[in-house]
Amino acid sequence: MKKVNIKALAQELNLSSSTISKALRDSYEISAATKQRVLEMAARLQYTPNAYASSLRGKKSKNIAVIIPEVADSFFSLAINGIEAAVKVKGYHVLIYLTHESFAAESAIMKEFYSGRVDGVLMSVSRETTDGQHIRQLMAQDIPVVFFDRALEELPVAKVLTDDYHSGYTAARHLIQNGCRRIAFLGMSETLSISHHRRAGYQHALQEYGLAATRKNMISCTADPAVNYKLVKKLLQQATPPDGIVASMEKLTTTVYQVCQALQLRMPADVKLVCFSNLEIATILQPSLTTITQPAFEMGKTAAELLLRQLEKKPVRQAEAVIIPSELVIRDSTKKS
Amino acid sequence: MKKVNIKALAQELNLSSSTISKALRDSYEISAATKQRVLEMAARLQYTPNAYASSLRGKKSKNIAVIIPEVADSFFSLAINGIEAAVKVKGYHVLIYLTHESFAAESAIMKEFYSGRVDGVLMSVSRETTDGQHIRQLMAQDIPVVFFDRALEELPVAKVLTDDYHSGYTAARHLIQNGCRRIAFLGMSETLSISHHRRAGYQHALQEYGLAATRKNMISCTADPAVNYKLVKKLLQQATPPDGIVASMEKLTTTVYQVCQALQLRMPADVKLVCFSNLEIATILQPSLTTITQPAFEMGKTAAELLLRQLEKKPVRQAEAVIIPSELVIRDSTKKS
DNA sequence: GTGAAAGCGCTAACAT
DNA sequence: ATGTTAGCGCTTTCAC
Repeated sequence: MKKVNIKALAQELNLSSSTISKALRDSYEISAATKQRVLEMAARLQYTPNAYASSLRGKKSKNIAVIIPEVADSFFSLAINGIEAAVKVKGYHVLIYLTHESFAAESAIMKEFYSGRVDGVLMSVSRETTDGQHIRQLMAQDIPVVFFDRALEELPVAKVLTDDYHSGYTAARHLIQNGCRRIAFLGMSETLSISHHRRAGYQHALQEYGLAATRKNMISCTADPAVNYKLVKKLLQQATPPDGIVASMEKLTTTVYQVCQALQLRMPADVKLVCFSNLEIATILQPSLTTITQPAFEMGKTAAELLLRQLEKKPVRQAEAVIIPSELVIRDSTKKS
Repeated sequence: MKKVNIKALAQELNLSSSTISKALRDSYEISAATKQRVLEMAARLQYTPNAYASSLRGKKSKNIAVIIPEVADSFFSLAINGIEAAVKVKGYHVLIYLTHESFAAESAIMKEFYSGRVDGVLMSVSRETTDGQHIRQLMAQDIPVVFFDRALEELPVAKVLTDDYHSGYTAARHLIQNGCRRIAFLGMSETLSISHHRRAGYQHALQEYGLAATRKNMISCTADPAVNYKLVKKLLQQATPPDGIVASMEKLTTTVYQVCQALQLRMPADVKLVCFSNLEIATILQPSLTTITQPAFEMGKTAAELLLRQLEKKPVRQAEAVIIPSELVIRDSTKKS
């Protein structure tokens, strides 16, 4: 099929390419009649503007990047839904990049963006990321970055977060109120701000109720399920094992249930569990799982909207942080005995 | 920050831009010494080629599109992992588009690609898609398309599928061998080839064992969980309800477990269940769920590799279909009573 | 209201 | 081995 570009339209209509271009962009300089003709011809010949030519000219690609640790995770996949919803109404396109929790991968990905392939970046940092040099450098190229969920707090960048501290607090308090006295916390890497905050909230709740938060009861999990399994098993095999668990990662749900089965621990009688999770199947687990459910879709959507506003050069208070609350959904895994 | 392009490098080194360009692309025309100097200067000034300029020039964007019905689905998110793995080693970028199972959305998305934004397309069609006009048109623009999982069979396009017919057969036979006599099938839209094949395989198994596949026991599910719940409930409230179920969609797992709980049906004693699913938590359900597990990662990876080969103009037998088998993973939901 | 011309950054054909 | 030139398709002054 012959490629139809502005020049082709111009020839067909005996007009100049600049007239065509202006007509297509609905310029006030062009008469209504001509616009009409141009639009009709464009439709008839199925003209589609070449994305690269306009990008090269105008220095904007209408592409945004989404950098996340992982797609196979209900939080991130829901967040992508939100991002996509916000972005498509403005005609932007979404590029997905996975870090697999590697800082090296994250830096490498962001280096690619110097080429101008994307106009802005939405990201959730990897668990290894503690330094923001790679992000700063990108911003120095006038490519705005917005964090969602996992942020590098010291950077002066817009962030969309949930109330991690409060959620950790709420989860722990809920367990305490339902009778738990020895409550464990399963975290991710301590360097990750969200994990840190959740744990701080948890510790606050314990303290408030005069309970001890012992080293032994605070685990930092790994990326390897087998290792996590051993860690959790050891935790629950202590002489006086915990009677409640706050798990700050969705991936740990499976692990905890498996260990309980293996050790013949009854939930919620022997041990109660609250998990940070967006899993739809929480309801059908036995017992059904009490969760801290994050507003994944809204967080993605809001982050995207914030980024788009920056791209449209609307005045955005730099470094604003939007907090969207999570929700404690009480089910049977924390039922009072 | 000043933007450093080829011209800037040329000035800095007192060379012409074409020499720079050639040196960067390691052309045989350029002396080793010059290459050296250029590379060093490029590194020092942090030169990054402008992606649009090369795309405009070379008519290739190094972008590929992935069109899927949904991300929040373990099959598709794992497939994306596979795609990403295959694509990043070749320096390609991944654009994600969601159809939300809408044919209109799917067509609209593909229209966008006339702009040359992507070099090729990987797709799983929506459940509404029966006509391939939009895909044909895109291919007419020399943008290759590869299907994975959900294909439009009549199109002469490379496809990466799993053995749906055989899996449906295997699932049903497994139920029969474990004592089921009245086996229901929960399908998606009948227009979807994969659903159709799975059901055909199921019917074949029943026939082989002299069992009836009644209309009442074959349900076509919807996109609305509430509706599905009612359909499944009705199915299981029949006078002589099924004693086995083959569910061809991951989303139905939750529904079936919920209905069983509500109706106080014991699994596997009263009814046994096999589900097409990649859910990691299948193991911790009560009872643990027997699944047909699809090779999601491999399918994504293979499809991407097929596409890349076409983009590199390697000779590809057009319209080849690669079949990667699924696996029956036997757990407790089908245990013999 | 319309058109001519320059240029975004890069590359490839064609000199030298 | 290096340089000159033209052009990918589009937009934007600036002229008419």
